[in-house]
Amino acid sequence: MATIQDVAKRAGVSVATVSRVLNHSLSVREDTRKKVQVAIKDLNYQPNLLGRNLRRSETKMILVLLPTISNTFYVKIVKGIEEVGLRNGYNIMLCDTDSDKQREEVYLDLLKNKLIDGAIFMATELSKEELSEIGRYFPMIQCCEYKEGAEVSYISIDNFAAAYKAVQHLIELGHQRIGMISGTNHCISTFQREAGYKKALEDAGIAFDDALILKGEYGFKSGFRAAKQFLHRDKRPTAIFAMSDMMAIGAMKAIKERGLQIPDDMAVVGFDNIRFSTMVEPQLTTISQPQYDIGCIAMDLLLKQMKGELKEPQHIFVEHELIIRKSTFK
Amino acid sequence: MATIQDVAKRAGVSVATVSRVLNHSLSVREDTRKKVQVAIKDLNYQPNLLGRNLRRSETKMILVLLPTISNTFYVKIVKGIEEVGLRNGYNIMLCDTDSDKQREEVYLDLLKNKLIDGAIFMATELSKEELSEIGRYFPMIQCCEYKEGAEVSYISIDNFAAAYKAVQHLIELGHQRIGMISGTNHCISTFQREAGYKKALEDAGIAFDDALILKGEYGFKSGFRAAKQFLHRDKRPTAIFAMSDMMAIGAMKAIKERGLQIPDDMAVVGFDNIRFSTMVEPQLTTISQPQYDIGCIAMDLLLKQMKGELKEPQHIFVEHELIIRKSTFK
DNA sequence: ACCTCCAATGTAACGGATTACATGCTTGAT
DNA sequence: ATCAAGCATGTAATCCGTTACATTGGAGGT
Repeated sequence: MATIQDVAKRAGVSVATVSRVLNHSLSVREDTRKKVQVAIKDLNYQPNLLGRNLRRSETKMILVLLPTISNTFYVKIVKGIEEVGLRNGYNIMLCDTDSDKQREEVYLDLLKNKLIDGAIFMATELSKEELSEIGRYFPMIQCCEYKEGAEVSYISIDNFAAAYKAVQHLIELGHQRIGMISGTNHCISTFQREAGYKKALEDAGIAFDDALILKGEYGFKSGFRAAKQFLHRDKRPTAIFAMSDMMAIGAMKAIKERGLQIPDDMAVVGFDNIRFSTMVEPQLTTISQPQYDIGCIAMDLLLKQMKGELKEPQHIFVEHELIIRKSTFK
Repeated sequence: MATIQDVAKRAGVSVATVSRVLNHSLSVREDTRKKVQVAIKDLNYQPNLLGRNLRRSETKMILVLLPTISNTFYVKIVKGIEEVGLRNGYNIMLCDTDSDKQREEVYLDLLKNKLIDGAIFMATELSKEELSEIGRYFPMIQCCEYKEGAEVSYISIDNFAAAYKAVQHLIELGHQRIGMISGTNHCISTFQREAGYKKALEDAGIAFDDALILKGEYGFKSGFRAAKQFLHRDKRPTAIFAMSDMMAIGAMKAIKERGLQIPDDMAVVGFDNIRFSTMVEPQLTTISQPQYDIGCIAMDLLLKQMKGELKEPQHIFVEHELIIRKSTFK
């Protein structure tokens, strides 16, 4: 592999001049530039970015940490991040942490070791103290999930309000016994959505019943199982609000297998508006998040932070939307 | 940020000794090692890997290029790649190329610029000449999709045999008019699967009918549309073989909307055995690939190539399996 | 006491680029 | 003709580790 030295020698100039040509510096005479470009082509020269990165102390690489790549919810967020990142000259790399703290730390070392310029967390197993500590020295943003109290910027929807709106919708349709399929994780979204659920009931004068909250792992099977439990009860709920579309779709399967009609016998609401939510029968009422925008804003925040334009951690909330489909209302 | 110099000064040793401690070199006296470790802790020192990478001319990073991250088919392959990669001290980064050649080239520059040590392509828009050219200088592997004739190793299933088996299964069930929902792309798998389909018909003495092959984009909508077209015909097929589970599921929706029964009125076979294929009603007959193993083998190959143990490009085929479910057979 | 040898450690070159500063040359003013 | 200014280019320091080679000091042999 040719180095900048080789190019300089071949073009009969100094390495500084070659570097100037490479970096589009202004003060290079046209014929010199030509000579250099010819030499570059002749030698099939590719700059070794390890050298440049060392000197500049930046890599123009951004890491996006995903708890899992199997959740299609992240797809559009990543697209948004990529859009803004690439437009600003950054390469976006994704990492699958598998919600494993060790894995997360391996990838975070890349940040600490300066191999990447910044990171966006879609969810993290780190404590708020650990996050604050790293966030003090390295650019990072939390996206969708976040740790309250960590001194790291985040962007998210208002999960409390979203859950409130979904439950309110069910109440308006006349439902009084509304089952919730919540999450076993300790994410803030889970906590806030449960709070929104409770508040909506309270505001409607419906007594809260602990037995109407079951927990799942956000996947199809969890939803299926939880719904089955609800269905076995004497006084089964007439509606189910699941914390993810996947769980909602699982629940729908259980309901249909039982020979019941959706939404007549039991209404179902999901969360996330994944593509599949329109592919099932009946189509699923759900909460939609502006994922693409969320991605764009997360990357914007990160860019600002890397430029040092963020003095204080920012907390941004974006709008959500209740999308009413046939699973609650004909 | 502390540098190795700072650590050396604080520990009262030379940078070489610090480096030896960092790299677990043998010839460091125990008490010296202790001193250095104390200094490292005191200064909260993290080696700046840009320096190391420049010197060693390696980054221990591997890139996996995905045409899209929304296809859950890749999930387990990535898990396999990660398993083997992490175990060997490599960080795995995923990139979403969006099947865009330009995007692909941006990420490939990272390889050319030595920012990553090797790459695994899940699919590429590059020509076989371009692949061969890059493959001559940089470690890379093709996984699942590949370009015939490119001098780059690959691992895949035998798509011809898999399609043959699926169609044979339908024929054995008595189907004579079998529609195929193929792909508009120019991937080798598409070509080979069409060939397998034709050969199975031929071997069964069924005349090939060009009108029974429609093309789609591998997504739900394509399958839905293609199936609709089939359903409108006077002599509609009695079975559909789709090149992806997503298309098969889309087709199932169209069939059900038409009021027809699966598999009685129309049988459906998919490809990939994604998780959703068991979540639909009826569950989908499909071709299963050992995705996890494929990922492991791909990474193994890459490791060998990076070590220079591969003289010739390798072509590896792994077993597939026809999984018979209710969408073809009660 | 002297020499050899080896383990432990230090010194400095090196990897490939960027860039502050130095230098030389051209140009235009006087 | 002389000089200042300014542009184009070159020189060399620098980024931060790694590592070949040099050096030191102590143990063991005679």
